[in-house]
Amino acid sequence: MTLPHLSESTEMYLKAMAELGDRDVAIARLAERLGVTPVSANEMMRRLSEQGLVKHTPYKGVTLTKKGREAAANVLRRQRLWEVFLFEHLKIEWAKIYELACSLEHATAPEVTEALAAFLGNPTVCPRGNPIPDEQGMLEPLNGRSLREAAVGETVRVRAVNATATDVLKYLQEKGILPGQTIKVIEAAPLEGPLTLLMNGKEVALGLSMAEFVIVE
Amino acid sequence: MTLPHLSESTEMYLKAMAELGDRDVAIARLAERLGVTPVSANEMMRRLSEQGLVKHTPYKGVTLTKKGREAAANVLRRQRLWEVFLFEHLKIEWAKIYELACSLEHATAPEVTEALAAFLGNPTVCPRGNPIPDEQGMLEPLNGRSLREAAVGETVRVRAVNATATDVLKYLQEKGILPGQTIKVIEAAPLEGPLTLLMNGKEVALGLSMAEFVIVE
DNA sequence: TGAAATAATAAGGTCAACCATAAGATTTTT
DNA sequence: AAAAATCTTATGGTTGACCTTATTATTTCA
Repeated sequence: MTLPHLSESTEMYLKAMAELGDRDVAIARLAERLGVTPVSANEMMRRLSEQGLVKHTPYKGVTLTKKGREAAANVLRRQRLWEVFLFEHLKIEWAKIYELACSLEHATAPEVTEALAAFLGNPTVCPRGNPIPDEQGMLEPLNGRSLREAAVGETVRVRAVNATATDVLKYLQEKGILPGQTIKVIEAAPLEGPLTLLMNGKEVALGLSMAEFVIVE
Repeated sequence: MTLPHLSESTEMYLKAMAELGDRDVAIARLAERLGVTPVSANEMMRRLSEQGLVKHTPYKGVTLTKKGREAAANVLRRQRLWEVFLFEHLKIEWAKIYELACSLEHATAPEVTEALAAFLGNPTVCPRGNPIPDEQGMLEPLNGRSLREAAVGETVRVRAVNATATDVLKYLQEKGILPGQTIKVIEAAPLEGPLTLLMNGKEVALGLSMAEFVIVE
């Protein structure tokens, strides 16, 4: 059941795919997210297909196979458990935990993962609000739409933030857009313009690309 | 003051040198410890000299420079802090913590190191009894001789175990040779033969190469 | 002191994961 | 349907950390 050992790079690709949702992902999107050239991502996808972790349909995109999905869930589990630890116990700034947990995640043996989960009390969500897959690799999907799709006048509650870039997280943190926050959408500027939100009695503007990262209910 | 970022491999070499003591180390010994060929270790030493981390005197050995010693202390700090966490909080088996902490250590940002130290209550020794360097890279030397040098009839107390290989640690763990243990040397077999030890009323045999790893006072 | 052991260097090779540039294939848009 | 955009594949290159096989230098020891 234990996988042969995936390289750090492989884990990053799998994780990125899982984070982008369980559907065909354009290789260019992956490349962008991982900060590599599309050519490199393509090469990597070839390697991952050979290992049976992904399926590539040319000109369509890549999807995780069952094996790949399990491996990705495992990576996500480690990532998010470390996020909980860094945030809850080490008191590290919310916006930084993703990046710091990411490094640790690749260095975490199964034994440590499970001991950590137990230590943390088997949490089911990370501080960004994303579900933590269980030991078997089951990941309950995060249902909810993005803040971007909320209608003007609607009041929603932030369930999760699925951004991963530290600067994006920092920006959202500064605006106070964190899981649990209640938000009323009071205006959506035309021409793909920013939203105006009412939070704790204050008005806050937020661009659509940022709003995309905010999962609400 | 922050170093440019050392590769995992570099960190392993520096750590090995620090663990072998602050004196000229034969490159062959290093190679052995790290499980690489002497030629590879030689190449690596050339690279590290170029970076000013070590000084190589041909046919004499290598020593850490001031810069190298600081970097090594930093690695050791991370390593040993993680050992404390894995042992005290995650309840991981003593013999395994070195190896598991080793992976984590390379993935630990300074920010995490310091937050971890605070979380752990700024411990000064790891579960193997080795001192934890402070944030400034000061490492109080572990004074004490090895059990190998103890005289027959002497009663000593285990201060530290400076082995790193999991199988060696496992062996010592099984024999009950852990920091704090009181040991009476009741016999030393001739021809570099094993020691016979009296521990908690029981007799235990221990080879000299193992005894070498046990630092006593 | 001369042979044996050990240490160092040289030369050439592998592997994973990246890169750039360029050419071909397919899809999308006009 | 043609042009534009996007995606894929091919080729060749880099880097770090390894490897093997030799050769040469030095030290140790009989």
